[in-house]
Amino acid sequence: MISERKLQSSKWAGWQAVRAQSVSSRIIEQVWDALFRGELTPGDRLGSEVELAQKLGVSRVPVRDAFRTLQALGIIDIKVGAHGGAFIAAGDAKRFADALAVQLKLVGISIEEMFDSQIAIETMAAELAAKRATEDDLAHLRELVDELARMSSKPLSKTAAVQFTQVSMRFHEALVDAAHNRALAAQFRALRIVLEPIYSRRTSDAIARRVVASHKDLIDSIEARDADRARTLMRHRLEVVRAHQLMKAVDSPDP
Amino acid sequence: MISERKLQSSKWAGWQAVRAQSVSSRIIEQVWDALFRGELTPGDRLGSEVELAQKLGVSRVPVRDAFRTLQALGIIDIKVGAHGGAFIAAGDAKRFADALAVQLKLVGISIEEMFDSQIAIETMAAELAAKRATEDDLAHLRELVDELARMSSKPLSKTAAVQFTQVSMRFHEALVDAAHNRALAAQFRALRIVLEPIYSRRTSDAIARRVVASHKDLIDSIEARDADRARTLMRHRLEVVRAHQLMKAVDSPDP
DNA sequence: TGCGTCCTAATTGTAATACATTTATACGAA
DNA sequence: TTCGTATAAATGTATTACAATTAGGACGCA
Repeated sequence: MISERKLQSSKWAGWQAVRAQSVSSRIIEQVWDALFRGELTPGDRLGSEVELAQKLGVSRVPVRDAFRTLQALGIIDIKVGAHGGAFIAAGDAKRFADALAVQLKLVGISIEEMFDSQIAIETMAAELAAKRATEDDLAHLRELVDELARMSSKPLSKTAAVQFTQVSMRFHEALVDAAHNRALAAQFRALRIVLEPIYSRRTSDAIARRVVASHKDLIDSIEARDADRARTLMRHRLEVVRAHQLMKAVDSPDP
Repeated sequence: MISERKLQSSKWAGWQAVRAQSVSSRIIEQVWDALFRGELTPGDRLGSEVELAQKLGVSRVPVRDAFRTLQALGIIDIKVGAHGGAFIAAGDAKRFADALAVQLKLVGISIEEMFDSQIAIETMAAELAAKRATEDDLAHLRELVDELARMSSKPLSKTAAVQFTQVSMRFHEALVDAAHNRALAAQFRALRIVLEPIYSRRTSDAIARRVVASHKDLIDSIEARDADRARTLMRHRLEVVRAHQLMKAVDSPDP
């Protein structure tokens, strides 16, 4: 998206003097670079369209164009009304999850690629969870597994089978959160958005029991702070899911 | 980004009649929905700003706003000149990488989180490379390692030390590409955008030799199709880098 | 006929102005 | 004090105009 970056060592001085290329792309580039140089942090005000236009000696149009682009990239929020204008946005995982969804739709990445990527993320998450999970994290995980165990103790009705899948997904989320790594969590959520429609909605009784057993083992290993075992268990679990999904097994279990 | 989606079962009929909210956001929503309903595929022409404006009974401005947003999202390409206008774009993994990088930057993720995430991605990439690397992939990797070996055979000058770091980064890129997984590749590039400014620019002689040895081992394991060993080697390598960087060792080696 | 050049029309990029709409803040009235 | 209202700042949209870019056809030349 943005390529050449000249030094311009000054902090806020490099903002006027927009030269070649298109004006709007220059503005975008400058904001982008300033963000990654750490000169801009969430909440900072860039100014209004008119302010920036005057400062750069251009009309509202290219500034507006740049604002729309930066807004779409999730870099700025735009507020209407008095004391409005462009502000550096706070991070929002959903934004790049959307971006991922778009690209996957356009490129047509294979399911297999997605699964392998998911395995990479979640096995590391399991390992880190074993190292860093707090008592609260563990309690939350146990709670979810108990709920799954209760559900699987009797034959699953149609609605219960759907609910089981959802709770199981919540378990995976909780586990990733227990790893206390927001980069992993962000990537996990992005992958999930794309993979979710692929996973089957309902879980069969037999698989449900396997899932519960597997999750219980996982919690045990985390509780024992056995990172290697946690990673291995998660890996095996996901390989099974992967195999099921890739042969289009309709009764596939837990995402 | 886009929320409510009403049915409007017709294919191209729902395009006029833009009502409440902001006009531009309605346009964005319609294109977004059409894309995910499969009514738009890469290469399709949306029309020019004027065409759409007339069709929707609005001015060029909101249509232009929508185009900028859709362009930033990677959904459309805009061509200038005769027979130009907006076209549904082909996918581009770099866009997702940019989006992820932005969010990681905005959320303010710690270096440690980034490293662990990188380890997750690259260890899986090494493993997959051992399974799926082609002869071309291996040749490319060998080429890069040979270059590194040549450079490290004599003491590194200041500029050579910088160059060594760059070539080493190219090696990591080549390895991820050899895994033939675009989802992993996109995530790798995203992390790299954020991590690159952190890594030291120059590599010391002692470390350079260690890096070359490590990379050679890695290639050997890939050539032997030993996925476990490839993963383990990559893991150890990155753990070393991680430790170096976290104690702010200025002579840190290869990203 | 074949090929290269120029021209033309379509289209985005930018400018300038105007007005409607939204919103934070200050001021004023009860 | 509290509530409402006026005001000003800012985006959203409309209109018109022109510069810059570009694809494709027309034209001319061999």
